[in-house]
Amino acid sequence: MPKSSERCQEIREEARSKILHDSTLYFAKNGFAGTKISDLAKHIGIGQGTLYVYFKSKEELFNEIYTLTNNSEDIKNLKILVHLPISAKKKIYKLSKSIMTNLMQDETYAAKVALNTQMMFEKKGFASEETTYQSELYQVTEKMIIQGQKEGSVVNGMPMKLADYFWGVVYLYALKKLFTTKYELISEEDLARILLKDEA
Amino acid sequence: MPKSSERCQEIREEARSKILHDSTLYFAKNGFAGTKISDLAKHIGIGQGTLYVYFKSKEELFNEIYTLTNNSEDIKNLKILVHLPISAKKKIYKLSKSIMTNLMQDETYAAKVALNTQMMFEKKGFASEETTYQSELYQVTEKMIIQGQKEGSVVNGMPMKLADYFWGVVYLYALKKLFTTKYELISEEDLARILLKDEA
Amino acid sequence: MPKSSERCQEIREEARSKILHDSTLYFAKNGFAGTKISDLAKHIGIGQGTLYVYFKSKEELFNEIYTLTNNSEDIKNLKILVHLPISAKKKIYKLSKSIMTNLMQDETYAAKVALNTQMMFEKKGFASEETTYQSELYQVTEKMIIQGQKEGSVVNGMPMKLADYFWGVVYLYALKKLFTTKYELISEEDLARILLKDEA
Amino acid sequence: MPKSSERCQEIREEARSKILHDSTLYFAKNGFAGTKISDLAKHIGIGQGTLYVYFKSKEELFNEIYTLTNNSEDIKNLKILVHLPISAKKKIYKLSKSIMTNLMQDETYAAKVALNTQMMFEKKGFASEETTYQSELYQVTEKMIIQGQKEGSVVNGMPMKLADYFWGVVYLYALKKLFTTKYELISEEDLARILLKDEA
DNA sequence: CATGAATGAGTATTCATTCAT
DNA sequence: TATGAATGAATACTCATTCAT
Repeated sequence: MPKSSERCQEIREEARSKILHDSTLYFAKNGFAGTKISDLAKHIGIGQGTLYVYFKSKEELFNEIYTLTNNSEDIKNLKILVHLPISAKKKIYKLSKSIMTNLMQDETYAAKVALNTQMMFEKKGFASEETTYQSELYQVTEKMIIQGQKEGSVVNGMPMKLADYFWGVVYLYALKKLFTTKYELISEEDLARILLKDEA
Repeated sequence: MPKSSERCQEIREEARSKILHDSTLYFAKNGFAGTKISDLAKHIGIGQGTLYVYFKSKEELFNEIYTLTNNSEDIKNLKILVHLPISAKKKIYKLSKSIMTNLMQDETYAAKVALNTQMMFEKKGFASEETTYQSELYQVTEKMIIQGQKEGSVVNGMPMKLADYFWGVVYLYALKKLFTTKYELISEEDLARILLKDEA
Repeated sequence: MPKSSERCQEIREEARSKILHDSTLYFAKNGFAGTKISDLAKHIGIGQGTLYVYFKSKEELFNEIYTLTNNSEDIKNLKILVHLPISAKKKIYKLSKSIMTNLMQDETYAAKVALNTQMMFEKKGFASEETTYQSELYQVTEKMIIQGQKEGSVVNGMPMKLADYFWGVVYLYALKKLFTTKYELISEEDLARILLKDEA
Repeated sequence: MPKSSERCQEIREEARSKILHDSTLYFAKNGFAGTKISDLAKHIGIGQGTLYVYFKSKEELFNEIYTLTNNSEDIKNLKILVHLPISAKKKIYKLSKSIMTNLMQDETYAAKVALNTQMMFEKKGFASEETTYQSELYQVTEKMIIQGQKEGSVVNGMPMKLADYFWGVVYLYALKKLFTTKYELISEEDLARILLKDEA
């Protein structure tokens, strides 16, 4: 009697994913307070009520989006990257290439970066403990930097501060991707050069 | 009556200033949509109604704040700076010093920088006309960069793109000033070095 | 097709009955406004949509339930009771016994009593016409009381007021049956004694 | 600068009281689920928003009403009554008189009785512990009954069951007061006679 | 027929703004 | 002028009903 049960579950999962995906961009562009459920639903192309079938509240939807930005493939790939038996310089080039490629091709990636960074600025302590995106991404980057400084390819300075700066710039260009069309993004080489010494 | 009339005006002006000053910080931290009049009034330490004695609406208050960030002393000083008969390198050092000093000492300055940059990202076209902070500041900075490139002290690249990047980093640390306490800001030298070639 | 047609009708009737039966209890406990279709369906053990296969709307379902409480066997039996050639005292004992037995054994009976009485309190005039449960039951009871007063077995007082009081008490214990487990119901003798004079 | 501070508090208290008072009747007549905030506000004669100045939610308002029905003067008076050095018969007459007088004159009193009794029937355990209205009122009444049975003026039976029945009848007439106009209430003598033996 | 996902009209709640004091 | 209580338009959320499968 049920509607085919498996297919049902499938449909639900698809709808849920679509909502999460489309909301990410919308929240990143408009902020939490600036996002009206009615507009969001229209933007996604569903009824207002449908949102509440899948999420208890605007806040739950937002939190889930935030959580997702941390569990994404990107992070996992980065974790793998840091453990590869290659030079820090190569790692940083790969990292920069990966970031800029994603940023160029995928607005949602930009949205995730923007949301994540903004979250680190929020008071309400979503990311209050050091167990979040910040630590994850920043620590992985810090390790690359430390390796690079040993290898002599990375500029001097406190590794964490450099990582912080590096990701700050990524945030900057994520915002540009989201909000402007005027300026082209910087090249992956320019991004990498933030950490790497100029080649003599 | 006539005697106290001036004093009255004075008091009005003071109250108005206080509201503008305190609101700047609050808007920068919470955004326009995220700012409730009730919270804002509490934060300033006045009644909700009082806000409406001085400003017609939330939007008017916000616009006024935005306008003020453009007419501030800082900008004027920068305009003067660009016309001084000194090397671009010195100008850039002075600019960086001025920015970082303000950023360190004055949260409201950070708030102004943040608001201004955010405004450039907004759709609503507050800054759509090229007569705004962006153009002003960016053009002044662009001129310095062009001068510096001629003098050989500034790195290569499109001047406007460099200016854009320079102010992007300033924005980044303005946000850090507003939202975190953890990381120290970068030094004025580090900021200047974004534009300047490393000294051999 | 023609062969299964009957069976089909039969199944339909069964399903319909189950919905009516289970809903009666649910409405009685939660009221019309307090009953959500989603909860009701879950309680019955069917899908929400299924309800609408059998009933046009929540209101139609409710009305049907209300109507059914009037056409039930109980009423018919009571109408027969009043015309039996026995003493009012015996009739009242039989009535009381019938009521209390039903009340004890059948929660749905309690639900019917509760719903009916509540309906008399509603403004919306379901029971506005005097062609309803109230009049039916009350008039039958009134007749018994009048007969009993003639026979000297029933206490003095306005017959309709006594009937009203009698059924009020039944309503009271219907509620207890529906909502509590603590107190035992009164005995059928106690119920009968509301109308009957104490035996000297 | 504040509006006169005391007067302000006063106004708030008055408004709050008015809302509580007027809502009691409305909730008693329509039930919690059947009460719309928009209608309730209209009925009270205030804006919808005003309700939320004084109460966080519909539920909080309802709970407060319920709490108030327990702390009312009536209960306190009854507690005093039970300790007076008079016969149980007199106490029961006084009790009945007090109840019926209130019921006749004050619809809000009827509303309180109705709400309280209904609450005892609710699942959600507002009154789950025996520390509520039920216990309070019922225990006081039980004591009178026990005293009366010793004195020989009160009918036989489990005292708590009798108290339960007595208040059930009060509930019944509270409902009549709230919802009908047809039948006059029973007299205070009739109410007292529920507990008292017929005088020989 | 039976289902439960989707929907929007309806309801609860918030918040910028007004206004009497 | 300064206030905060009052307000309703705007916004979040719910729920009876529909409909594709």
